[in-house]
Amino acid sequence: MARIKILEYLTGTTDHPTVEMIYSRLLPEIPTLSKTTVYKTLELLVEANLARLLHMDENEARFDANVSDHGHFRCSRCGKVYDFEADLDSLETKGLEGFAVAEKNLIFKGSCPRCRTDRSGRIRG
Amino acid sequence: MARIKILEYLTGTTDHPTVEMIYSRLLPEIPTLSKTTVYKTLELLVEANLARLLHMDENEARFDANVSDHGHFRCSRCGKVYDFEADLDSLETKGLEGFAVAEKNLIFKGSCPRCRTDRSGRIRG
DNA sequence: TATATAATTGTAATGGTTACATCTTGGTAA
DNA sequence: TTACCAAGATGTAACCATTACAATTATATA
Repeated sequence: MARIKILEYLTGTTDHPTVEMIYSRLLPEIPTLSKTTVYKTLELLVEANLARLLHMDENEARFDANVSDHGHFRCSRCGKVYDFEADLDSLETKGLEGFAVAEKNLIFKGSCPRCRTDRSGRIRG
Repeated sequence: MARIKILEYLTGTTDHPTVEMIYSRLLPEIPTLSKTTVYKTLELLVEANLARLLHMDENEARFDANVSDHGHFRCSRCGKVYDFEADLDSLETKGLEGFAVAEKNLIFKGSCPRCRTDRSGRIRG
């Protein structure tokens, strides 16, 4: 039950939520939900390749149900994480001869359009 | 003193060491060294753009004195982190119109040449 | 219904990191 | 030299995301 709700929520958002976000979001719906369940479920989803685990430069992990290869942009001011497309297949690399690449991660940082024009936001690093 | 030794060690290695690695490596040389100093110094180095903070899919941060844009490959079996060259400037992206990109991070995962031919290694995720 | 297995929960421990107060070092001026 | 100040370094304790573990609840199958 919790398992299905978590997957549903994850596939229905592009927010790249943290465990805390998922937990507090689903708590009203599932009052018995525990954080341990959220952790455990996400671990299973990642193993089953139904979700991707993202380590941005934060102390909290994020999760993404979009399993296809794409880039992530994290706004240093508002902290929001955006998806973007990147042609990683045709990226030229040197020094990976003999390596077996299983997963590619592309992370950009900077300021998102909203924060670039908004001077009022607090800088969150 | 500690500050200089830490920077020297970092610039002289391609191991992408963790705080623990730096600490235990320099302890014989600086018996009074504390981990707090290592943390603090690395924070300063990153702010001064003399080092880069790397968040691989681990629970420990890694540090790299190579500040230029390049990719990082982490072997899922032995845990070692390798550098590789990648032409990030000519990478085609879509969906970043209006974004100000300040930093680019490219992280690959898989098996390194040594681990691919070595069946004895323990899998470390 | 009974029973086995999977799913969920709660508590406590783990471990990297940070806050904070203290102590030491190095340089500068009188 | 001595006094003094600021930067550098240290140690302890707190913080917090995550994990381990044991116990409880739900689900399915015979």
